[in-house]
Amino acid sequence: MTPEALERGSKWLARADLRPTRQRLSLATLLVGDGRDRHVTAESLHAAVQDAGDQVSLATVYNTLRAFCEAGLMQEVVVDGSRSYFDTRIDDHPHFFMEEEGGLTDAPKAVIEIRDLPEVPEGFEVAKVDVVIRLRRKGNDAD
Amino acid sequence: MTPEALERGSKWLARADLRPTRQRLSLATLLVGDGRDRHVTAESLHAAVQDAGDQVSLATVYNTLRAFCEAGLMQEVVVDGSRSYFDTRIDDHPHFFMEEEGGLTDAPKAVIEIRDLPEVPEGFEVAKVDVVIRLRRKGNDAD
DNA sequence: GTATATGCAAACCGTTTGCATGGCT
DNA sequence: AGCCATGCAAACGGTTTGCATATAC
Repeated sequence: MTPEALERGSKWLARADLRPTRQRLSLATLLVGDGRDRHVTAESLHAAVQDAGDQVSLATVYNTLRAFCEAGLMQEVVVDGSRSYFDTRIDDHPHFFMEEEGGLTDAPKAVIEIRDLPEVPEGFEVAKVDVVIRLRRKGNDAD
Repeated sequence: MTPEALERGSKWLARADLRPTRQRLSLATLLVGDGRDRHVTAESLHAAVQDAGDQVSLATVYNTLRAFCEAGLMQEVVVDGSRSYFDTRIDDHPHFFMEEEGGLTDAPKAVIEIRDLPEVPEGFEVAKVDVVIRLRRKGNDAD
């Protein structure tokens, strides 16, 4: 955990007026420390924390991820009924999902063109458009 | 449950070589009896069965929905981390999802144009593209 | 000092499973 | 008769919560 990474994590928290506790700093640093976007599950982030030599309880990881989402620092991505994924990139963009290994990555935004959205049911408006491109290993003809 | 509805349900099961048990017929009839596409959760289908005056255990509803999916009669749609949705329409098409009331409906297919899918990670191919248009009530500026 | 964050373990809830019973062919 | 489907209740797994303790401000 370099000083710059810590600095990034710290500023990220400050931006959302979240108190920089040890646990939040640890998670924030892992999430945005190198400036790259990250996709995690509560479990994977918890494991990453341990690998980094820190200790944060799993419950706190869950609560903190939820707090980060509510603060607008992250967004939840629904790709799998049995796990929640969280993305540090918060704009509306498509995802690649590798079902077999549970991996989630950003897809190039230009790939998908949403022309317009007519016929939205009366009284409703579009909140968000989720695009998930499910991938499988080549040659895996199963399914 | 009209005779035609029962007939439809029955043929639907036969198409997948699934034994026409009382429970399966009941579920199949509710799902495809009127020829319209349907989106259900295990719970909602279980409730519908009871409303129709039949009795099918919740476990059987779960198992049967899974069997219908494996047989290619339905497909699962992932829109909500806490619930599984099942769709009788099995082609690749976008969905409208009303988060607040948990409602899921088909969106007109032409709405979204997927130009092409370059940059798919090495060794993978596209299995499926899920598009979920999340709707909110108009005027509900929250979030 | 006060409000808020954390940790633990227990609760939670949708879903799955083991096993005994019952039904389809 | 044999195999498969069903039902029940218990197990399961990811997530949330209640409450006591610790920390930021």
